[in-house]
Amino acid sequence: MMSPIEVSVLTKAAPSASSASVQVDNFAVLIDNSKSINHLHQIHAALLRRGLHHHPILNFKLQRSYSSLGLLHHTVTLFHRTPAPNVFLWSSIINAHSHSALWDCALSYYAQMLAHHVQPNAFTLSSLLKGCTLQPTTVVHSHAVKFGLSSDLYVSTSLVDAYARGGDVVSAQKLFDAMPERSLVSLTAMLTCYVKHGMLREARLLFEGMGVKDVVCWNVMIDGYAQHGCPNEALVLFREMLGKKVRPNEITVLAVLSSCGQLGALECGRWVHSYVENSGVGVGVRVNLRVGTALVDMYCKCGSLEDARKVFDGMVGKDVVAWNSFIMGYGIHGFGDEALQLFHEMLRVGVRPSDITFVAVLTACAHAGLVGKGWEVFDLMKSRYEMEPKVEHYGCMVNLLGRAGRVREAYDLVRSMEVEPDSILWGTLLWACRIHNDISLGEEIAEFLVSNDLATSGTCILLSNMYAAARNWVGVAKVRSFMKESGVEKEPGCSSIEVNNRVHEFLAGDIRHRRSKDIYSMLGKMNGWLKARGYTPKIDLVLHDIGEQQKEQSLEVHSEKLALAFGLISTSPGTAIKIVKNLRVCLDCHAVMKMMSKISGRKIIMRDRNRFHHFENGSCSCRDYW
DNA sequence: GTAGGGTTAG
Repeated sequence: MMSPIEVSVLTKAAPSASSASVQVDNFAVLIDNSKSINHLHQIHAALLRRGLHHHPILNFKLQRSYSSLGLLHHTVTLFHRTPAPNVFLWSSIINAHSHSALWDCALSYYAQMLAHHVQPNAFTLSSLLKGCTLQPTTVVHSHAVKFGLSSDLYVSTSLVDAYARGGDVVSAQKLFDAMPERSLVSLTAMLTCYVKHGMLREARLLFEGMGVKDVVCWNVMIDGYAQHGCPNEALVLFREMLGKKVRPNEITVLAVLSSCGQLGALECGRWVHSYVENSGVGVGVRVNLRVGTALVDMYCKCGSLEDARKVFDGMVGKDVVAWNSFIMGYGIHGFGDEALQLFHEMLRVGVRPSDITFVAVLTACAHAGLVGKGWEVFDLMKSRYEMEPKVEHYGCMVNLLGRAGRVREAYDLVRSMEVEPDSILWGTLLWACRIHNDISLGEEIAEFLVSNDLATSGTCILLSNMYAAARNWVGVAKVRSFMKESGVEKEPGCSSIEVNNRVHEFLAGDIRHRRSKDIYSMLGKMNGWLKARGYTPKIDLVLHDIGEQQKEQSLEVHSEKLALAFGLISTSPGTAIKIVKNLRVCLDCHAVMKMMSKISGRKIIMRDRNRFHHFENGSCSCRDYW
């Protein structure tokens, strides 16, 4: 419905007694308030009837409104019909293209503007910088200096942002340090720069020094932690944000859910879920697709497929990302058939799979040992969807074949593929060699890795474990000295467990925990129970060249065992214990978890780097392959 | 009459 003023402005045939400037003002208001394309077309028609379309302000506003409604081509047409556009119109057309991610066009309009001898102002440059890569940024920077705009707050903020995006932290820092004044936005631009480059200490220092903090800078800091392997810090900061009464938005929620997923913090994830539903953040008519997908992912990673299913079934208009998360969820839990079923359902409803879909389906096949199905899907990817398999897809196939004991076949596949193998793929193949005791192939691969400078701590330790299992101590010593010489360090194993909404982290031999004494006393009891049932520690897994007794002790304090001991003393009898480990679970710990699930009568659900293990009554859902 | 910082599955 049109308002009375609109009716009068749009329908009056001739200007009334009111002055022309009042009419222009009225049109300006109408354009600014127009919310639909139709509406804007009506106003545009009225302007044409009155010959007002060349009025500089109305023409400008019309162009801006068309582009903000997504009709860039209308804006472009009007722009090209404007004789001698002024700096406002040039800035606006540049901004319109920047907003549509048409960076090259924006740059080309800028070049044309200069060719027409129109001098840019601060608005022009900040619009232009939005999408500049490093090379044009340096050029625009020099223009800013030339036109005396380099100390403008908006221009310098945009420059900091542009250098940061281009990866030139030094220039970004230099500009930032030289800024005569800084706004919240410029501080956030620098904060983003630090975070993007993993400089979390610098970021935190800057963040703490910021007097006023809005939701954007909280998001940058929280997401920074979430994306750089510090999900616990992200959650702590999120709680602090709530305490400061800053209202989170959808972006906050996405970062926090990702953190919960990484930590396997189910209680915390559930809390965020109910927060989402009660606060209306990220909720349209129902939970929106992105938040929904993040919830599905979180629930899968926290071990609750039931909750993931509930969210997934309630989502409308599921896209490929949503399907992928759930397929992957089933996969890492070892439910291959369910993952395949989901995949076929997705194809049936007409969603086109992406390359990540195939990673998810093949991962699921690998974890469930579905060799035939895996090959079918791998072929389908090439034949029906005409996708070239990437190294990740080959990695899945190697995992699949390796698990099935077809290590040589896996090796042949690697040698026949056209893409360059990466260290993850080599690690997968080595893992298969280790599981199936193919030492000669393992050595061959390891030598290749060492001579090509591809050896990582993971591959070195696998090889050392293989030698140790074969009682080849010379081999073990060789690997050990290689690691020492080349500075390859073992990534420390870390296990975490969520109790009472807090995540507790343990490293091997950790004594920092408040209840450390109780934990070690439980550990002692566990060892008594285990030994009474005939458990012998798998000491050949220990890398170090130390005495047998010390090897036993070093195994006993593995991080996952500490987490289990803490779980046993701090949760109610009969409840499931959920542990998350950053590396793959070690063979000895896996055996201990199996036995302890029987001894304690508890379900133990452990997520390692690779997949979920559900330990129950003495056995594991992975059927001893992982 | 105009502009700058945060967004996704392995």
